[in-house]
Amino acid sequence: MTFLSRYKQTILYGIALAAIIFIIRWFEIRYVLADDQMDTYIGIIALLFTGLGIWIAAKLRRPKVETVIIEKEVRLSPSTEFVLNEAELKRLNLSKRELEVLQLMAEGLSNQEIADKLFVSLNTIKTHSAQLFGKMDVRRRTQAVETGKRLGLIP
Amino acid sequence: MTFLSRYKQTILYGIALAAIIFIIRWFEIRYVLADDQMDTYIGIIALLFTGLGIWIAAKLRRPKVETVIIEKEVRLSPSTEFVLNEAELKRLNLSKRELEVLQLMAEGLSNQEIADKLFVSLNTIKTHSAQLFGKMDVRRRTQAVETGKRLGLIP
DNA sequence: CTTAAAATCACCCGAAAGTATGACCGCGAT
DNA sequence: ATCGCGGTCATACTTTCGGGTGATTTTAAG
Repeated sequence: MTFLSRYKQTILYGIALAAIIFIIRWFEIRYVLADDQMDTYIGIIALLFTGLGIWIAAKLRRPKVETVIIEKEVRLSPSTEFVLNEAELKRLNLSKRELEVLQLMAEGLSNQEIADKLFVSLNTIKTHSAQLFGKMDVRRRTQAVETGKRLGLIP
Repeated sequence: MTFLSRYKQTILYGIALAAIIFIIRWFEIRYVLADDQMDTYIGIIALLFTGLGIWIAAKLRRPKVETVIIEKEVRLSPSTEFVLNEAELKRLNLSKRELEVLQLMAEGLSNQEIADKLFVSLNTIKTHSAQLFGKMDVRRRTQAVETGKRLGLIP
């Protein structure tokens, strides 16, 4: 079993070669005596072996690998430190608590998780977020986060 | 100029074929009269065309392209353009559509708005986002956005 | 041609988010 | 003192999200 599978390809090649040689011989016997058929014979041989070459190449060649190297710039973690945009904060008139809620929202926390983290009730967070959305003129937390980042309210 | 570069390969093949035919003719003239040289002649032809086949196969096969991403650490200025982290994208195995949905999520759009923007149904967006959350191992869109930004998948 | 992955859409259900409204407390400014 | 505001909480209701499942079609790869 192991032998067969290991040398399967080699055996196949062997058989194929034997077959081709047989075919050549057969053609030779039939046509070699008539000299005017020579060109046809040569043509067939040529075609046959061109095909064999293609087949061998396709089977044997390890796939050509073209390596494309892309140099990518990667941010260093502490490269840009965040500076809060106090002007915007003042303009929007956000309270401390509201900003706090916004920051936690930006970290991907749910209202319940924010409530737990700040030791207040879920409804309180809902109230805060509603206030927040009103002041920022958005209607979804994802929008609030986007706007907050754009305005420099959160990192 | 355009013509030459466009058909370079074809022209090369043509020249090569012509050369081979010439060589065959040459051999033919020299050896065809002596019948006992026949086998040698056939052998040479066979070899020649096997080589041609291999050459054609090697030329014709389209190379497999392997992309290697080299991460280069670079300290960048505050106003930096976004570079997608393809390594992470590949690691997470996100599809084009999934990444697209993630980007729109990050802009604060609702599923319905994303659906409208991409001209597909709400359900499709839900499916995409569910796939997305699974691959990113998160359970909320805000988390997905946060993680996406952290990993450099979105600006 | 066949298989696998991606993309599309649907339906259901429960959870989370968001809206609206009202209430209570504490604290500083008028 | 009282008025306004920030912070807290609640109830009730609507909308959006997210999970689960299944199906069809399109596209890519072998």
